[in-house]
Amino acid sequence: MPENHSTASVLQHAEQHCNHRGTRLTEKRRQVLTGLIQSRKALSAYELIDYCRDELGQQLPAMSVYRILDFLEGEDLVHRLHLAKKYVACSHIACDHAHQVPQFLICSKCNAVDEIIIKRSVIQSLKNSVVEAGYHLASPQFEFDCYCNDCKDDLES
Amino acid sequence: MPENHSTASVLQHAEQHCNHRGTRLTEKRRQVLTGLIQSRKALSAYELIDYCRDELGQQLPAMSVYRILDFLEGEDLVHRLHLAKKYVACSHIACDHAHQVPQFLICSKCNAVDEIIIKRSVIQSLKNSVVEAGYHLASPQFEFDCYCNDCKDDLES
DNA sequence: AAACCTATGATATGTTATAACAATTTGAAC
DNA sequence: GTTCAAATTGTTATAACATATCATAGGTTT
Repeated sequence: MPENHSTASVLQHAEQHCNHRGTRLTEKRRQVLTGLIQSRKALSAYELIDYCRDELGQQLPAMSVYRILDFLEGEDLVHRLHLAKKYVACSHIACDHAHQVPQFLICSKCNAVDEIIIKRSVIQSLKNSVVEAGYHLASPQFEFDCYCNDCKDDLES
Repeated sequence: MPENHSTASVLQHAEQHCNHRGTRLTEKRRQVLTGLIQSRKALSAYELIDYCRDELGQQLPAMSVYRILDFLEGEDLVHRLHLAKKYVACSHIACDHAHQVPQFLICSKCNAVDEIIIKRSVIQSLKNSVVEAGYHLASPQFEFDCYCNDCKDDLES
């Protein structure tokens, strides 16, 4: 993780963010966000349900978690990783202004997720190529199908 | 589509390709591939089942289609688009030698899929960034979450 | 309190994908 | 051509991920 803020501090920022936008960070929403922050990794919706139940004592139906994840994603507090089918807390909720956009590396063997920063110029060239094709990037945040170091080794055996 | 070969010609190349590799392009596999080629777009596995039934008179159980798609992907005759959860026929089965690797743009609203070529140098910089992070790209073929021109307009309303 | 909006619950179902085992087809060896 | 083994396909069940729909609860506003 590039930066390391306490859960409490991140939640406080999240709360302020919602107030600013006229939305509400309800108890359940806070719990779901807390689960993602505390677990310190990407979780599937159902893993998150388990985490909230086991670690936070918060029992939530799947439907609610999906709705809450939608909400949190809309507030840019959570990112949905389509390739991994998982969700992660945005790693810079508690930062005051934007940095370079993180990109996600997802191991297609074991589904490990890592976040890296790619040079702005590289991202810009990529964007240009897409725009030339008449499309527009939905998000400046990409997901790359990778092998992590562990799984790469397994491939050779 | 960058190039336009007849279905028959593509199938013939696919057959040769399999013979070369000591694998077999069976009737069902040929039908599934035909479905993807003729539909001229990316289809989900279940859409492909419908297409084969309705257009080719070939009824196939889901399990078989998934297996056949795995096979065809292994032969590089078909690409699996993880983001769109769809499958497309490789657009250069009938070409004699490799070109630049195509990248896929997937509209996250309507799931339209387009194929573009991105400059090799850009891809190379991207690869370098990933390797620096200790990962390795599983495929030089990326999928970008985009809005196509039609859906981009809808967003403004 | 009534009307209202937002959030959540409950239930059902849809969609994508894989597991496990059985049946069949194919090709090769004899 | 019979036999055998491997490859292919069928069948059934189930897992994992996700959304639709309608009901209910809980505050706000009037």
